[in-house]
Amino acid sequence: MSLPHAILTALLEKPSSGLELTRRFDKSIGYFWSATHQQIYRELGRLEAEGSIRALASQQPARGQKKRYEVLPAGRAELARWTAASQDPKPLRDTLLLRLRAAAVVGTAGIGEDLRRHLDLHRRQLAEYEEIQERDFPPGKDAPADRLQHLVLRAGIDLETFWTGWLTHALEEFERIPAEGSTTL
Amino acid sequence: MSLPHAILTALLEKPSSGLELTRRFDKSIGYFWSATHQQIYRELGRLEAEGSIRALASQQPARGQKKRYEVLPAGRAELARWTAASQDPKPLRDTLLLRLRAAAVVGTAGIGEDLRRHLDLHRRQLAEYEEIQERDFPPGKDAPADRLQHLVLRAGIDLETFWTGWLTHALEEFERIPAEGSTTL
DNA sequence: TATACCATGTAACAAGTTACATGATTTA
DNA sequence: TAAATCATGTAACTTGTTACATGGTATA
Repeated sequence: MSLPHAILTALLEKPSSGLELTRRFDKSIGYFWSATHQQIYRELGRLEAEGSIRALASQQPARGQKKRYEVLPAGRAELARWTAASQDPKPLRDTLLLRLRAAAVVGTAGIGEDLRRHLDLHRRQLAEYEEIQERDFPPGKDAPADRLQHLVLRAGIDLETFWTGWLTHALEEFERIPAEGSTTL
Repeated sequence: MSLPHAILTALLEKPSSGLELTRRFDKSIGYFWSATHQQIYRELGRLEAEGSIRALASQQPARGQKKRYEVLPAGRAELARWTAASQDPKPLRDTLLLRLRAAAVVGTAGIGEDLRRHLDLHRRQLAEYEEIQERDFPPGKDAPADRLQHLVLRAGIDLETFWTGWLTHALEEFERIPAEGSTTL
């Protein structure tokens, strides 16, 4: 039950059409809550039906016509309620770790390469975050309103730092391990 | 498409019944791939139907009777194929970060408490992992077969270390921020 | 006037969640 | 023998994914 709230947040930051939201879910909010355009349109329909948002009255709702939405008071209230409510952290779900565990049984063939590929991807993501930090949060002048945004960005940076560190360590280990053969226990 | 492979891995490590698997998915494998008993029974049914696993012939398949499964060659082959195949890392999805972003718009009421609660939970998880490390991987004598298991555990430790660090930092920030009021932009 | 792209959708499916049902075994 | 618990399931629902459809607008 997070996608509607992600959309409400995005729309409060800036009223948008479905496609504009889709674009924003490819970066920005999408860095920690991604969604496809199909999900977004389905959810926009629901939110409009329940009275949380409405289409701005400018354009008529024809197919292929841009429709821009804004948040109604009910939507804002629901978002505030959800934000304040306590939630448990979701348990980790990571395929790469699962594959390593499987590799201990069926052999490590192919995984080393993929570790290197992941390391590269995480390095790129880290670089992207650091660029954003330099651009949007130059040292010394954090406006208090930006503190929360910066905090979120730092989570991203720290997380990618963890991954690059761990993957580097993992690759070192791999060079020391008996290697590719099927360690069929 | 990871649950079947998680189950195959668990069954290769040790043939088990549905409930035994459910227990193991609450710890061990469950630390990075959790599943409920409903998911597990459904998946066991599929895996058996497609010939990847079979019930050990000891007990007859009555309801409420323990049924223990083992992996067939087809299942092992499929697991090896999946393990070797390259996969993209899944984009991050985190509710807490989303809530912080929402809080920048609708106010930070209630979030501070939950940050503290999460910090506590992550500290406990970290302590649990470190206990396992001391027990199962005492320094100095890593058998090469255990290296992969240890690597996975270390990912868990590093990840929880990241969370506790970031949450501590976040709480410090929160004490400096204008506080609970609705920063309604 | 084709062709590409913009914008909004539909449909079918897969995976995960929540609530409940039922038979067998232990134990009070 | 009643209650609790073990063990295996069913059903309904929500969320996320993949593939495709359709109308409008720009441009070669």
